[in-house]
Amino acid sequence: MAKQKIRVRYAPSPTGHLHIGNARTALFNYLFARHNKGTMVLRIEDTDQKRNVEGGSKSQMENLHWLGIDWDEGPDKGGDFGPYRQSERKDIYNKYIQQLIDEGKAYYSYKTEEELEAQREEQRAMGIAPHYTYEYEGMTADEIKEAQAAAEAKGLKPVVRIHIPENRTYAWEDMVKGKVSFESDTIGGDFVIQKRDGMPTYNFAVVIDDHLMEITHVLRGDDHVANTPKQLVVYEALGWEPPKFGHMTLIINSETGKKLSKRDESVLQFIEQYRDLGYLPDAMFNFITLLGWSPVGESEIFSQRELIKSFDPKRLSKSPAAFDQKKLEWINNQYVKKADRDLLLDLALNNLQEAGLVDKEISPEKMEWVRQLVNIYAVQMSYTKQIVDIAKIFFEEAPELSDAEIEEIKKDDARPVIEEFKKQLNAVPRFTAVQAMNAIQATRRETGVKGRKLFMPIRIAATRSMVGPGIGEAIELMGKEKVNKHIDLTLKQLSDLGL
RNA sequence: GACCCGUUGGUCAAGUGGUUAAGACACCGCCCUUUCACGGCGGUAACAUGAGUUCAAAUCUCGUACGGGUCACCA
Repeated sequence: MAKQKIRVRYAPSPTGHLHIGNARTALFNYLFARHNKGTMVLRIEDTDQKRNVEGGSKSQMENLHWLGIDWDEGPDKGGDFGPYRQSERKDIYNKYIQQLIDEGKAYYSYKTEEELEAQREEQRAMGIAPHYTYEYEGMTADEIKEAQAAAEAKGLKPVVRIHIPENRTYAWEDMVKGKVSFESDTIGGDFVIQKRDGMPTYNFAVVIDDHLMEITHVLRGDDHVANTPKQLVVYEALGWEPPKFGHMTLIINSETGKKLSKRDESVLQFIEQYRDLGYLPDAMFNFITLLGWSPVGESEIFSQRELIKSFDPKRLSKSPAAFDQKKLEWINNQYVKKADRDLLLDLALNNLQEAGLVDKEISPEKMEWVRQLVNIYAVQMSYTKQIVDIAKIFFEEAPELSDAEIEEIKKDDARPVIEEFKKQLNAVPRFTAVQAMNAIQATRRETGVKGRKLFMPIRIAATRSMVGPGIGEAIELMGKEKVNKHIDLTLKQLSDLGL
């Protein structure tokens, strides 16, 4: 038997920017599709008019593309199963809703939201699960018609609810969780499939679309587990075969242990924010893959190609994935070190300009200077915007010394070393990295001081920091005037300390 | 409250009945570099808990504790 062609989908609602959790859902679906040479569908779930955000779907698509995710069918690409926006599929949904009503599997409900809320409140107070109870209980067909006519006469508009069969077990073999099952009486009662505004609800539309679009596997977040039995009810009512489901665990904040909430500001959660900080798309792709999934070997750095090749949903984790900012930084640094230097320059220059450290209009000389700056800091940047902080000694007039730095220059040999170095450096024909190192050699010969005791005072006096790039490069890039100023300032500080 | 799910080092995370219980991040040490960083090597450190099944349990079963998710005319 020929293997069925795999079709998966990523179905965001356009309520805002691309969230890290949604990006992960998209990513795993993408990996699954590409690994199996299947089809990736992008569908926009915009059935809630109130929540749709202007430009939301465009922003989502842009950020997906930035991450390196593409799709074969979607609102922007077309395909044989369109339209790919739920708001344009109303006629399709209505047809099936009507069918269910005609077959007696769905019905008009006139309960108002206020009534239902009051009922739920009461149930909660009694300690039982809030649920809808059938409003026409015990009534004959004629009585139901009468009740409905009466409601209509009062000007009430109905929603459509689907009947949930009694005493049934809805179970499925979940791709990540294994067997999961729900009893039909725990689903929450007959649920709405068509809202008062005529739009279908999520749990209904998703079934119609997945079926009609011939989706074979649904990989989504754990928060959909409780929706699955509802969807199975719809599949059953329509006589359709459900796809395979896989529910990925949520991403939690490792600090709080809670689900990443959009209101939690201790973690940046939108792809765009990382993009702005100068994170690299391949690194983000790599990192997100490790959120709730683990590769076979020992390495954790993978190209997109390798990930497509090795992706296996069996390795999706059952316990929640913690978002580890430190690890992200480490991974990104791995990519930064290998990144094309022109690309890094672009990103870092932008970060420096945004921070007001470099003019928007930039001369070729200054550009070259920034290029050098980026080069010498590339190995230690986690992301390019970091350069704004770690290279600040290059932009400040007279950087302050920390306590630890002052301790260093208070040590015995510091002052003579600094003075000798100043002499040697200014005797040098050209103020280059090589010559700076030569001046340090000469200082060592003259003073007899070596190692850390030689380098640290020089580093601090010249750059006003005990950390930084290679000292030769730092001095060359900082320039003669500034280095001399720094040294004089440092010497004066020592004098003030009576040393 | 009900229903679903989870719990391995400081943090992430492999591991599906017999392992010296991987690896990564962080941390510490050593090496490299006459400094800083990068890199290399090494180290500390873990199966939530109580029963049960079994010759044998991190792995299977049940209870407890803790954590999470869901209970909409949102998706």
